[in-house]
Amino acid sequence: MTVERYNSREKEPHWQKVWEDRQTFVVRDDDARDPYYVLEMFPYPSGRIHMGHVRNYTMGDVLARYMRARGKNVLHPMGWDAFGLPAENAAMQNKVPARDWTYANIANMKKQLKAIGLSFDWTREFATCDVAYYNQQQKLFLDFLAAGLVTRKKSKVNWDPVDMTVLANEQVIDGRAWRSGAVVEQRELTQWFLKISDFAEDLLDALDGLDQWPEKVRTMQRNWIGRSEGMRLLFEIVPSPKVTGAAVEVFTTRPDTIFGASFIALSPDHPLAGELAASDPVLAEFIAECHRQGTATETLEKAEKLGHFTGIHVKHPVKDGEVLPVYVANFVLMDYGTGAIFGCPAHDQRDLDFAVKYALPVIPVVLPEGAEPDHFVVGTEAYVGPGKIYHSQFLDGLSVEAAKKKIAEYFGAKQVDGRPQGKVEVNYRLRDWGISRQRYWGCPIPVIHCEECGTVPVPVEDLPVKLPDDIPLDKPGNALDHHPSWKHVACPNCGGAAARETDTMDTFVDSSWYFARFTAPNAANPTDPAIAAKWLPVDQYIGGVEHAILHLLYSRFFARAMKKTGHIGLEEPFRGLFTQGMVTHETYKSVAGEWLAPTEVAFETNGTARTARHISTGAAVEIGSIEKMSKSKKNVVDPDEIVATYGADTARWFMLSDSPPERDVQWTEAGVEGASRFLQRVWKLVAESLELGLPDPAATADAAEILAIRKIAHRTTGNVAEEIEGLRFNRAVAQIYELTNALTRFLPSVAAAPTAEGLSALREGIQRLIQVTAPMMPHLAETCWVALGKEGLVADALWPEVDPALLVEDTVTVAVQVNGKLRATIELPLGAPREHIEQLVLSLEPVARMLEGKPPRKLIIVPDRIVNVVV
RNA sequence: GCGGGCGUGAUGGAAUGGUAGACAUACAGGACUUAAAAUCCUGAGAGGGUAGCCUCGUGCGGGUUCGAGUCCCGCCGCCCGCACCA
Repeated sequence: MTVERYNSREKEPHWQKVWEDRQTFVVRDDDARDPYYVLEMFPYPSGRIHMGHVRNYTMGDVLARYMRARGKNVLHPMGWDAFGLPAENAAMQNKVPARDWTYANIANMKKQLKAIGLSFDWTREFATCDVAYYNQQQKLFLDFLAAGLVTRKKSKVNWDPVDMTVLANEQVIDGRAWRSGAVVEQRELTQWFLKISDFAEDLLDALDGLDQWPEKVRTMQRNWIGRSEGMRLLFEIVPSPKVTGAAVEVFTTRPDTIFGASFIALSPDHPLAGELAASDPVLAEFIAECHRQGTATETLEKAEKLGHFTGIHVKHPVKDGEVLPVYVANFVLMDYGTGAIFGCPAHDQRDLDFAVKYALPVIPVVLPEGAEPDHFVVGTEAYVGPGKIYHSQFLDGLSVEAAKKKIAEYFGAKQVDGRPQGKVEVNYRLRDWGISRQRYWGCPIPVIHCEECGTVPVPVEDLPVKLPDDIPLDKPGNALDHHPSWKHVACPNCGGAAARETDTMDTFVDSSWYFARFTAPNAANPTDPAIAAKWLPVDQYIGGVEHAILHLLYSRFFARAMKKTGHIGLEEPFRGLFTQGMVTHETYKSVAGEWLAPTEVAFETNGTARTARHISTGAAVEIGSIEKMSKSKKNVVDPDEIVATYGADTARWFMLSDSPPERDVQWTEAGVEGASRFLQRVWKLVAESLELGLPDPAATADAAEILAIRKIAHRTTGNVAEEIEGLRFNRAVAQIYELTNALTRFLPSVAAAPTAEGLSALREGIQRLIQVTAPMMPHLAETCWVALGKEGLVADALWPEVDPALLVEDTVTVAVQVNGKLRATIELPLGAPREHIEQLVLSLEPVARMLEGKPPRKLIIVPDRIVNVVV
């Protein structure tokens, strides 16, 4: 029997067209089946998909197709995160409008995604740069504004003076702009903020309920939100002509160490520091120096603790008659707590470093357990552990926790400057989300600035605020600002001359609610709350771990804000989250040290040794480390080429095999070959089974073999389902291999003795194989489905039932250990009685030999599993 | 520094506290072929023995248990995230 090879190049486009023509994956809101929402993070339209996309979307697709087979009404949409800087850069470089560049990229990537055979409902597709989408986003903004979820305030930003734009922290490398290389300046700009910090507590608490999220992501978000319990404390300023204020307010988590205080430190940005600098040129210079160093964040960890004494003092709040010096210190941050601290060098490392440098007293007030009060000394390492408070008058003898309570009561009852001196407070690291960007390729912030009326929201009936088509590209910076006419409008309030806000929104805003828009992509409002209620939350969200904090936190905030403004009815947008690993590849370097692409290199193997040389020059090539695929290292593999060579099914299968989905997967030629080989094996199996004739009444077959095949087919059906539901695709793949191997071995026996039972078991097994493989290799499965003479599409077929009777075994292999070491295995009927097992085991040769005629000291019998004889 | 994760054959990786290495890749041998490719079959953790078998083996050292890759304690190494957050 010779079987023609499966031709994916011919079959795959065919089935893609069939699915499209039949609208197989178009989902209706009024479908009676159970809804299930699978979503993969939508891509930025860079122009080409990469293997990471293939992996991400294949995983989602397997789940979506599986859930359809389970009778669910599956929403599996796709769109484009289409605003952003690359389009502006492309526009500048290639003199092509950002819009054109973006939509051309989308068209190309859509074609590429379709060639992968993904079961998306393309009727719901949108791009965030579609006017229809950002129009709704502007409505959301106005609703948030009305609900008090938006503020406008001055804030420090990284300013690139060459490109004339604000940079995100990630875009500043060693104090320089990543693109222009200019030294980044700190500038105060008035910016729009979304008040994510209003929800800090809820965003933190609700993490506990996200039990289908990776622990890692929850932990990262917890740390990012950064809750800490402490106190605000007022320190009364010793009257001085230099200052007008009466007190300095600090935040501390260690009020219990107040008796160990030896100084106060202000942030260089603290208002009091500014006030003092006005009359102190040395201090002013110090503050300026701090600002220069400010952005080189990476070097901060080694940076020396530096300070400048201001000349003023505060009264010690608990030690009568004593005062504490006030410093300005470079390590105190203005935007956390109050921008001022009290230093307790004995119990805080930074304070200790500072105290050592400026010869300030180190007063231990927490005594570790077992330490002698007279001999306990803090040297170069602060003691931050638990212990008993001492040297602290009325706190003496208390634990750290008890002392915190007592001192809180104490300061709560005292008054300074007409206020309670101390107040218990919870502080969060999470800050409000600055969304203003001085870019044009983004969603315009729908606000108008009027000299008379101030900041006026654009009336909702005037929306959308559309981006202009004729964007000037000749100048760096924000083209909306340079545009000759766009920003000049009449004030909606007074009708006078006014100007539009020219900042656009951070692109993270666009991606913070797209999952909700997919539920009603054409609704006249941001959502249709009734439909959103049907679909949300997303049952399974899949994407890269690089979005663990920002995107996923912003989306959680948006869900809350949208609930508050009546757009959706829930707070957590994603019930299940899965973060998949990256796609990696070997790297190659020429002798000259240049990176080489995999296609430029040829390999030779000699036993296990593997060498490489350059294809065109023949020169030796160094095989380097395995890295994430990246253009700079040239270790990328183009999905189009893989699809053209091997087909989408092979690429999909390989992406799912071997590596657990949350870990990195290494793309290798050998691996793809293996996947391709498997696909051909399945096809061959199906084709050969079809060549078998009618049953031969004279034939006799091995009934046990037939039963075994039926059992493995049913078991595989159940196991693959379980593995897919748990997103353990690699294990599902292994199960499918086992079934395939079993069927491949079974086929010749059936061919030799074609009984009716044998043929039926083979056909059933093969049909099951096709169905469990279908979510992963859908084109092959459809082809086989037709070949097997089945009606309709396998994509519409329900997952096969499992006969529970076929899952139980009547015999089991029981392991026999002596002293915990395997010595033998025995075949036993299921549920064999203990006495029978005991007798049998003790008579086994290896057991008897070890026992040397003595009775066993102990005999552990775990029925149907294991026996352990303790000698 | 803090937090999270991970260490298993040549490689990717399996393994509800119960037969370590499923499944795949690479490799070796064989069949088919004039030959190669493809395909099929077989072998294989390491070491020892003609063989039945034996010894060792999941980063290292302890512990709990009849039994530990799995649980506990202490190290070592790698990866990721955050990082002067008072």
